Amino acid sequence: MARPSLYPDTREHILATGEELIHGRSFTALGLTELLSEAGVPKGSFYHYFKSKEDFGVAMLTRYFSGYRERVGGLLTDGSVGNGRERLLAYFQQWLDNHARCEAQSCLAVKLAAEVSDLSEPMRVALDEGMLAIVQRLAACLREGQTDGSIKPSLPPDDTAYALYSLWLGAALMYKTQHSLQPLQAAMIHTQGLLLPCSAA
Amino acid sequence: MARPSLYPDTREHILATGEELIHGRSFTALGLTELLSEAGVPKGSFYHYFKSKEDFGVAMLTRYFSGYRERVGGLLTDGSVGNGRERLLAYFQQWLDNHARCEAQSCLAVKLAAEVSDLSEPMRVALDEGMLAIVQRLAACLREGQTDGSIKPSLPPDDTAYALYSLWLGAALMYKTQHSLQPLQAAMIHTQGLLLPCSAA
DNA sequence: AGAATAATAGACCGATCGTCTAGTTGCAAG
DNA sequence: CTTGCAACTAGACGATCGGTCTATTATTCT
Repeated sequence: MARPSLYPDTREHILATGEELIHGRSFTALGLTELLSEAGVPKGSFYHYFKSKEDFGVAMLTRYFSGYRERVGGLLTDGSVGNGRERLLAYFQQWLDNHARCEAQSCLAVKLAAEVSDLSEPMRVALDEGMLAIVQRLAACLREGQTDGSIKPSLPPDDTAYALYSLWLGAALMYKTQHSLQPLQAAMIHTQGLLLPCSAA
Repeated sequence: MARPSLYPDTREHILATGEELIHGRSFTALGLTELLSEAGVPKGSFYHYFKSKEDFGVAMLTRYFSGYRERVGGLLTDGSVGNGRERLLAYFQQWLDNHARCEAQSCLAVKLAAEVSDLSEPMRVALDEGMLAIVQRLAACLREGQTDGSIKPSLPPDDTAYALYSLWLGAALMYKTQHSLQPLQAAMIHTQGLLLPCSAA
């Protein structure tokens, strides 16, 4: 081919650096200069790999959700440990643990959704698709739980999946403003109550 | 005194304009030049009324939440129409209706929480206080509902208030990415299910 | 060896950012 | 009518923004 890359995969390295930095500032406030100096990549390279900052943003979101599905999607998949109910609870427990462990970390959906939806249509779509996939995974897991008898069949799976995901998105958002686990713990208590059999069919 | 103001209250006028504009862009992306030209206020005046953009941001948030409490807090207050359960449902129904009516409108908490929490500590605090006040109002309303018998007493009021508010925050966030009422409608269905008596004490 | 090309390098562009200071304006007291 | 002074404003400031451009470097294929 040609000249060797600075890194095994420079494009990937820029995206990873962006994902790290974005937790601390908004997408608009994340300057290319800062991003590239942090990544140790010259500016000329950026526009070799991305046609614009927006294009970079889309790629970062796509990459993030793809990685998220790999890391966390397995937890929810049928055939993994436990029944449907246990898998859902494990998923949300991990969500809580992530925040308890490291303060800065938060999911990109929470961090960027509000800003990016108004800023860039392509980025909005990338976000939407990524989030929708999670909701669908949750809905599937709810159905599996209803089949295996661990989740009461009266819950509408799709609406409940939306509600659960919304609940945890909002709790993560409040965690950011409050710097306290209380919203997330309340979400966990509520989730446990919802997924517990309630005698009502 | 001295020279008369351009508007009866120029500072207030700038804040109101900011609140309008912020729905369409992030706080970082909202430039002072744009804000002031939209408001019809000369640029030089800005630092007469605010000591910095951050100071303006804090004032905008404080003003917003103060107005929000006036407009919407009454709906939740004891002594208003209906029992506790009906008042809560009316509050969230209005939340849904607001989104159904006008696409652009969304609450400032949803729009700014993620961005501002990392950007500015004073703005984060303003946001936190405003949101906390709403959660406390919800919790009070839950307690009132438990007293008047319209809400089942097994629900922990504080955690449930957090969960309800998180749920609707998250649903509003997803509304922004999805451009669809589905998340909000799912939140409403879930809320109705939660506030319905369930025989389980 | 030489052509082709992928990637790096960073100076540079106009626009816009938030901020600041020097200045003008208009009313009130003398 | 003047002067004092606070309220307000005009516009410049340096920094930084996203983006472009030309040049150079290192590699592979012919």
